Amino acid sequence: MLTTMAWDTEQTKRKLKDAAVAEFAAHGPGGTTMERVARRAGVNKERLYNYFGDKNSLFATVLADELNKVAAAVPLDHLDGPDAVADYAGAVHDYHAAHPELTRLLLWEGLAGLPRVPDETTRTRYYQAKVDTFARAQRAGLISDTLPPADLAFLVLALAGWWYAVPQMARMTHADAPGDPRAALRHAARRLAQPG
Amino acid sequence: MLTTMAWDTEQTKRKLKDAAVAEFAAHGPGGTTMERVARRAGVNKERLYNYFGDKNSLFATVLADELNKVAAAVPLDHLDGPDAVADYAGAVHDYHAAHPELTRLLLWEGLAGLPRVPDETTRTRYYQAKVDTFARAQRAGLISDTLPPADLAFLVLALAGWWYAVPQMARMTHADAPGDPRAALRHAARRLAQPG
DNA sequence: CTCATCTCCAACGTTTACGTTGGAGATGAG
DNA sequence: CTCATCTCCAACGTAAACGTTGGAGATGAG
Repeated sequence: MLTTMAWDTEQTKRKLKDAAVAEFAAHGPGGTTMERVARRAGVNKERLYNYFGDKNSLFATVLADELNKVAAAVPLDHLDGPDAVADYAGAVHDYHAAHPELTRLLLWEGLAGLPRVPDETTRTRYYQAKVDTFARAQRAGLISDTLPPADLAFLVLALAGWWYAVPQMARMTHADAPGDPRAALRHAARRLAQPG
Repeated sequence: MLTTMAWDTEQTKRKLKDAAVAEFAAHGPGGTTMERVARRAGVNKERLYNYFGDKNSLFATVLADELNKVAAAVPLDHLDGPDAVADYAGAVHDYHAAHPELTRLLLWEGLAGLPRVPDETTRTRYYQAKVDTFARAQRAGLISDTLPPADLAFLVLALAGWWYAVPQMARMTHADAPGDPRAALRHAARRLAQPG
């Protein structure tokens, strides 16, 4: 077995972080127990404290990791029209559909109600880059400029994220008609961006 | 004092429920302790169990109460055009702004990830009534019918609710420009409903 | 071979919350 | 006045999770 041939602390950390993502997404910071994280990872609980400190530090670490992943997976540096906005909304939705943990981590974080979140300045820059992309497209006349760019960017993310924020509401509003969330939010995003 | 003149079990229940709403909204079902609820209400902890059973029952009770309140406070039985949709979105936003507890309770509930929520059939009827209102307005040609009515209703609620779901994201996207959430979401809602 | 490092295991003391119970005082209907 | 009801208070036993510790086995660099 390769795993017995050598110490691989990176792999151990990775296994712990993967388990932590799953547990935190499922149960939140408050409902997650360090013991379950360790057990899920197949690693001893003591390793968690040794590598990541206490529970809050672990949560901050895994959330930062997941944010880096989505930043890399769903880039946005150019918008040439309403269809590009729809494409972006669709890509965000697809990422969330494939990785529902991220939205849930963000929701847990939001519910915690802290005045500032970890890495707030870095994350602010990240969001401001998105806002700037919308602003540039507006100045170029490629998309509607009747909404401030920050609002437009934020509301496009709302269209994509709300399904995962309140799945019970989605289930009840769509009780009679399953529908196609992806198509709906793409259409809505395009409408928000349509000039004229 | 009036309060010492007679037993008023309804007032005692009310005080406990009000305290429970505040605690559950702030800390969620998992993070809330029965002791703190009782202390905040100025009532003995034992009363909680006597009146409402265990913690899960208490949560279900207060959430049902809050849903009844919003249903009464923000009715929707007729839509005569895109401006009416904007008005509805604005009213939903105003209610959430005045009672942030409701969104938070719904988010905690959603994160719990139960296959069914308490009172699901009643609540489904409530949402379906909203969807029907959108559907009627579409059939009458008063608002756009390019989105299924369930999607349109759901996404309007998304525009109003996302601000409270991920306040940290709102803070970061709007770091450079405070803006006016209410005006933005009204504008967006009108756009989604605009025919043609 | 030696030794610093990585890891597991088992148990620790502490804290916190659950849901319950027994006893006692206050109230108002009959 | 009597008694069923409402309420407070203090403490209970149980369970769970926190973060830590001491001891011991495995690994591989030097």
